[in-house]
Amino acid sequence: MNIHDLAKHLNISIGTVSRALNGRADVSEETRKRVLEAAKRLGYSPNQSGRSLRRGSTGMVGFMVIANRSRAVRGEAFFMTVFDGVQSVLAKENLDLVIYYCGDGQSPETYVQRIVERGLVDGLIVSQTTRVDHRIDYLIQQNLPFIAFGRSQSGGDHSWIDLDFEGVAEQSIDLLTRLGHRRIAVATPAGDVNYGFVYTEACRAALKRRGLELDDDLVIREAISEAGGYRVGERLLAMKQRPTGVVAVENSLAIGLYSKLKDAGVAPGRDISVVGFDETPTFGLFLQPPLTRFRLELVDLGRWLGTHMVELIEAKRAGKTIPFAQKVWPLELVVGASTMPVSPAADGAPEVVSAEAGAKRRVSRTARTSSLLAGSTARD
Amino acid sequence: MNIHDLAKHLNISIGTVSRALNGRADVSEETRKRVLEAAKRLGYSPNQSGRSLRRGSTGMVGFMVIANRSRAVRGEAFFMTVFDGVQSVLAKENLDLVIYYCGDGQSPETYVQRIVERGLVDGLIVSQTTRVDHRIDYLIQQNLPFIAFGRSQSGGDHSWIDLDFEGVAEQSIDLLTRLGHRRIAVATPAGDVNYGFVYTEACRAALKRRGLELDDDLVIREAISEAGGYRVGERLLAMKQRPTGVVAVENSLAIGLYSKLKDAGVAPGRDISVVGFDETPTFGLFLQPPLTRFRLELVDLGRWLGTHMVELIEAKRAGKTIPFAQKVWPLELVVGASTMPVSPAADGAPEVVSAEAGAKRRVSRTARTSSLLAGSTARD
DNA sequence: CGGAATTTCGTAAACGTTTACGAGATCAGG
DNA sequence: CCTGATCTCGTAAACGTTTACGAAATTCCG
Repeated sequence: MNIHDLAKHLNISIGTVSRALNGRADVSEETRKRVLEAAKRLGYSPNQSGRSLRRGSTGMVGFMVIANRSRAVRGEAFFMTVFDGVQSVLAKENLDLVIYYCGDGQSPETYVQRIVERGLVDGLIVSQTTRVDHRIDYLIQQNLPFIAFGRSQSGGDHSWIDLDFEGVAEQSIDLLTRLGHRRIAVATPAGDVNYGFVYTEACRAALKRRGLELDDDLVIREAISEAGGYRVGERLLAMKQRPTGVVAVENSLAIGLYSKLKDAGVAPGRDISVVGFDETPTFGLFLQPPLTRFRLELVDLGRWLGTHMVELIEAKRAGKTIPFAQKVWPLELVVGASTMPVSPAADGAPEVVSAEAGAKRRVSRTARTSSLLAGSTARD
Repeated sequence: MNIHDLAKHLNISIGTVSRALNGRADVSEETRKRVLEAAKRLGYSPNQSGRSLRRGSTGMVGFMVIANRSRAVRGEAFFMTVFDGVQSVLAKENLDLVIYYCGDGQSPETYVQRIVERGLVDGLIVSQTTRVDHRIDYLIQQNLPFIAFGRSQSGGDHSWIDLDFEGVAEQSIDLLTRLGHRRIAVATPAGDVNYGFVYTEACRAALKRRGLELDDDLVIREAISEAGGYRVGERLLAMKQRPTGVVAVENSLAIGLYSKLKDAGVAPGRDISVVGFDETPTFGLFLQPPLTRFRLELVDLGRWLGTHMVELIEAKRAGKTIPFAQKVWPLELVVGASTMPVSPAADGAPEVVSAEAGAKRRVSRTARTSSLLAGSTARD
């Protein structure tokens, strides 16, 4: 079933069929109706290969996620929620979102290269950026509309969006130091994941602003998983001089950490203060005591990606040049009961402290709310 | 940069270039080397639109996931792990895996229709099947190689793979009834997700085999999320005649359930026995007491999908017809401490029972191990 | 050395679209 | 009725490949 069949069936030329389907002006209203009706009835829609060959564009936007860094980087519904936001915007522009999944065996660089060279997409979103990320250099050079989800030290000017790790660090350290904590550990992903370093350095700077140092042995790098969080707990508890507070930059780290602490009879909040992440909405629910954590609106973030991607693609189509966008995405601090005033005997000896103090719920935001997008969309 | 440019640059014809790149025999070893070298140096790879237009096949396999059922049905780590397996097999056959994400606003039926009509893929995997699933009828009719991930009542003969919910039900009920439980609740997804019904009916049958009935009010259908699991707990505890055991067919359900139970001061295992799922490897780690649960090898499952998809595609290419495959995937029971002998006063009054009894670790399997695939691949 | 067999390559058609161009039909206005 | 404008449509080229076909060059073998 192709355009010739349809044309023959209607006794008109393929040119007219094409024009009718593509909504061009020079076709009578009557024939257009006939064509549309017949197309629907016979289940015809234009072959994508033929169309994009002729048009020179595919109408597809790629979103690349990486396997070995994926279960790593964030768990569960994180990306799917972002997809939702991207999709909702692209659909309005007749663009399709396709997800390219770079498997364990494949190199992200050659994977992105294949996608581009073979002309699979009109635009690409690359996630899970590393500090040096050759994908970015390559994409700049190729002049393909793209957005990096995550910052990187690579490449020149380009569009990116990233979470406000500096804001998170500042607020975390602010909260803990106000509660009297001075020896604070930082749990961060192992491997060359850019935000791990961003976050660590931001914590260091926040501490320095308060006259404190971040000892190197307090930077704990572990695989991003519940198991990794568990090991963070082990390393924490094994320290001669145990920290009184710890900040963890990812969901599963905090969960695994909780697990180890409880196994060891160390109560989060009472014995050691924990600040965590809650990038997917329903996750922190079950942790007891409730985790002090940062949450964010991932659907809106996805919408931002989609909106800017459309801008980039349309600009290129029109031959215009528009400024790249760089966006730092705000997170919201939700104070739970896992952060408490430091115990007087701050050497880590378990000592009971009022379990209620400091648990009054507070909320603040790491950055000004995005002006581009509508208000938050609470999920589930 | 297209094949003409490359040919001109090498002073040979485009036919030769194409043959060289596609590994055909009728090209001298020397020119092949020259072509490959030049292609790599100039960053040329064949345009996919042109290639698939001519070939009539795209070399892509689609994997469709659905938004509103996705966060619902299973988390992201679930699918990503499956992708890994599929990908690893497809890559060997020079096939690409692309993930189509059907967003919240889109209908899965029209989405799959578009994918097929526009000729985007050589084969398609559809997941999250419903009881009546028009996608399946449509795909059968279209004669496109496809596999359903999940059973359905729709459609005639076709290939599918599904988890062994019957085995899970049988083993769960067996375990609980051996421990003396007679009043057992079933927590299952709300909505028309096929496996919810399969599982419920399998539980009902397993109970019947032991002379027990499954009361309708003991079938608790809730959204598949931690919040849903929490509501399961609420409904459970609100019952006049509280069940002594509960089986939950999904990860997050068990997690939310635990949360509610603990909030209410009801100890899993001691006060109520819980059997859960652990479809993603690292999840159950942190639950205390350790959850009695079913686990499975998702990468291997993905490999099975990939392998069979390759068979289907190659058969179609060769014009042959091969039998469809139907596969029930085994799960492994891991007995934790959340299942205990029923308390003598089985009316739900919290009563202390030996916390160690019944906690000896056992492992068994719901079905014979797949003969097709190699042994398990433990994942962090 | 001559013919056949083999190796290597160029030519051109085909895949299914979109669109520039131009032609016929219709219409308005004088 | 004539001219020009407008509306509607058909024709054909082009997008970048792959591949059937045949031709030229080389090798083989008696």
